Amino acid sequence: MKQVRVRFAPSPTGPLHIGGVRTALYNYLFARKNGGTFILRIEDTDQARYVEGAEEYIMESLEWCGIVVDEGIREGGNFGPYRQSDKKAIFRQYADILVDKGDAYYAFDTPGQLESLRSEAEKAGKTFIYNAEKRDGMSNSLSLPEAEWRDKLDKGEPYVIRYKMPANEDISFEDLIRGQIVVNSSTLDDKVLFKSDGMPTYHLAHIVDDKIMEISHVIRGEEWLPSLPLHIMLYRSFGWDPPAFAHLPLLLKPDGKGKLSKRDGDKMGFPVFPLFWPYGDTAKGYREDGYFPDAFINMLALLGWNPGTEQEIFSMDELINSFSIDRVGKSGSRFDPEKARWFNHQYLQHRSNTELALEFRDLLRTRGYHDDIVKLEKLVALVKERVSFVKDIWTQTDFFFKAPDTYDQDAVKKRWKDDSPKLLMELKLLLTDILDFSASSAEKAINEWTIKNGYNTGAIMNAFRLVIVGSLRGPHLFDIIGWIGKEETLKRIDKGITVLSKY
RNA sequence: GGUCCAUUCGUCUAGUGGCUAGGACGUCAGGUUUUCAUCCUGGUAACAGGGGUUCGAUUCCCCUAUGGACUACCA
Repeated sequence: MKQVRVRFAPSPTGPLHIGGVRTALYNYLFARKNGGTFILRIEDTDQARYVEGAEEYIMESLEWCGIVVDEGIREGGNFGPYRQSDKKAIFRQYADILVDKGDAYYAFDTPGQLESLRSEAEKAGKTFIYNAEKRDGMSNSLSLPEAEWRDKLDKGEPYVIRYKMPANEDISFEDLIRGQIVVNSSTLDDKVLFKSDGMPTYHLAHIVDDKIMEISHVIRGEEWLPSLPLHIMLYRSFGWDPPAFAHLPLLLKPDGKGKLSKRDGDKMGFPVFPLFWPYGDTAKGYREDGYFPDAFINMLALLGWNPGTEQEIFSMDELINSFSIDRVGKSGSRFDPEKARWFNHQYLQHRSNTELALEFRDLLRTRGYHDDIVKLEKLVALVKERVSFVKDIWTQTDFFFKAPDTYDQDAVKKRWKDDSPKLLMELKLLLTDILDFSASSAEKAINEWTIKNGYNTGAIMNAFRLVIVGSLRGPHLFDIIGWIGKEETLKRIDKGITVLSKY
């Protein structure tokens, strides 16, 4: 196989959708697996849709995901410029080559004229197609006398350059994922290659750019499949060998049907973008929602691809190692937020307590609590396995930092008995006398005390938990009191007895 | 409407003519946990339908249905 060079080529029109991230990921995995080069190219040939900040967002997103760009705007490279608007003149030259060859032509029809032809056709239940059948009736350098269209050109009338699609020809091509596909050119139209604003359209620009950049494999979304016949024809007209193509299946919304969109995320409460999008109509991101980038990537990689083994957890290196295009599925995948959560849980379990404690400390600070990192590490160890996100640590440990101000009613009803105050008073005296107030010594002392007096362990422990936590939840109770310390424990017993005895 | 693509448990998927159709998430049940969660064990659940081809089809072919993408001087 020739030198592998692949590109991810988004247009900077807004935040990068996770479908786009997956396309980038598969390109990246393919490049790394085959010792190739991963290129980031910005396709900004639509000046009207350009959005400030989108380029940076794209680069930052890839960086967060751990997708390393080899050639691009920031990285440089020998095949630049990597932003298409910086190559306007070059694209124009290639459009001219096609016109000179007779495979493309100038067209002067205005957008308004085309629009009315389309709506007329629609009224008649048909579709207007600018093709071999229709182009003679339109205003272009094929239908008009040469003197006339040259005159238009000289006078500076706006025009576009269209591809001259053959009238009736079977175009056959191969997709790495879908196999052979044949389309007849009669169903295709004379696509605009070069716009009146001096910019190429996607169709022309990406063909030329892929050629200049020596792209070996085009791995892109399924939405491009219908225009692949045109692209194949362009390669033919230029006399170039086309690269290999792989069209990735779409990412579908979790419920119902259709392509995953920003609206689905808003509606169902999960992000559709990797990072928070801070401009205009803002959108939340996986990073800010507390997902780990490696968990996010792991989840995304398995949406539409699988290695054929039963392995679920993959590091980026493992993904690179096992990736291959022919194990990419053909059908669209529905995105499942629940599974994304599960992946994060798995990854959190493998994070070190120190790392988690550091992250949790920042979060704690925003709530006005402080503790040294060693103590927080101990706390993290106590609740780690019950959480999926760092932010969950707080909801599992809030009572470590503050005494309960309310007591769960159902729990009180079930566990607060008439003799609870008396038992807890006894317990308090017992704890007061313990010098080494650690989880283990407190546990030992209390166990001996209950056995000696023949008390019901369950009744005591549940009432005890109630005054310490405020409800029936949380880690091993002795770990809790060991962490909050003797003084706080005694205070909470007092408070609990006072408040709950009034019930 | 036209063109193209797709179709295995609720979801992600394995499977390439002969299997009790496997795994993961979810869900349900039991166990562990003197609480809750975690965790462990087990269960539930699928080849869209109809024709072929074949000794035999989830697997190959055709049709239907359903879903999706595209159908701009957007990418």
